Amino acid sequence: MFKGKKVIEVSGNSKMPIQQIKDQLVMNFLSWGKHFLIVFKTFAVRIHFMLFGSYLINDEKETKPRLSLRFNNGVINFYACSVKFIEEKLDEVYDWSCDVMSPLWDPDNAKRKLKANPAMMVCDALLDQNIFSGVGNIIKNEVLFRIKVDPRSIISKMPLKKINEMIRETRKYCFQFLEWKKAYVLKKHWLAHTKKICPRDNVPFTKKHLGKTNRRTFFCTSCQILYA
DNA sequence: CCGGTTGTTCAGCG
DNA sequence: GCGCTGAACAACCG
Repeated sequence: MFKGKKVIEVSGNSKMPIQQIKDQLVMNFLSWGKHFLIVFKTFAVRIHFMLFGSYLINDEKETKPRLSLRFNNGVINFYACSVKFIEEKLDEVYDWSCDVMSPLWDPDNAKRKLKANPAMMVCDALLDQNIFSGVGNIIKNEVLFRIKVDPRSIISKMPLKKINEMIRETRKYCFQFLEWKKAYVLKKHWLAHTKKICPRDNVPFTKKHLGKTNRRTFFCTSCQILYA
């Protein structure tokens, strides 16, 4: 819709020098994991929606947009998001093969990166955007429950077969997540995230803040195996 | 009304 | 320079 179009007006409460965008042609829209990229000729604008961000096309909210781009055929408004400029070539900034949902996703590359981090806890590995770009905390909890792996497990102690299964199931679950999200039925399909009782063993889940980033982690010490 | 969070970055400290 | 912690951001839910 706006690809190839010229930005005729820029506004927003972003502290970045967004007026640079005025009169620029949109070359492309791309994504890398949780990053949404608006590509212009000599730079790109990186939008990260964080926890609460949103966007609207030809529509607006009560709150002021962080960034608003007007074209001759419509407008796009971004709210509560982080806006950054990328001056480097995108291929130098992004490893497209670690975007879990990209056609360029390379499971062997993920495996290599995991092997290079033998002491890592698996809950940190799944949240590492340089290994599994796009995976977040909900997906972390759900994938680990589905493959029956304790989040505190250490990468080097996990059987190669489990590593392979994790890489495979992570990508698969991300696509499933998107389908449920689009149908507004995501929450009801959670098996572990925010749950109190394990649906497999009917015992209480453990809830702990784990890993380098201390994120909420829900797991079952009965059916999820600890490799340590 | 308060506490918590699907996420990331940065300042400050040891 | 490092790793760690807490703050900041900001919208919505229970």
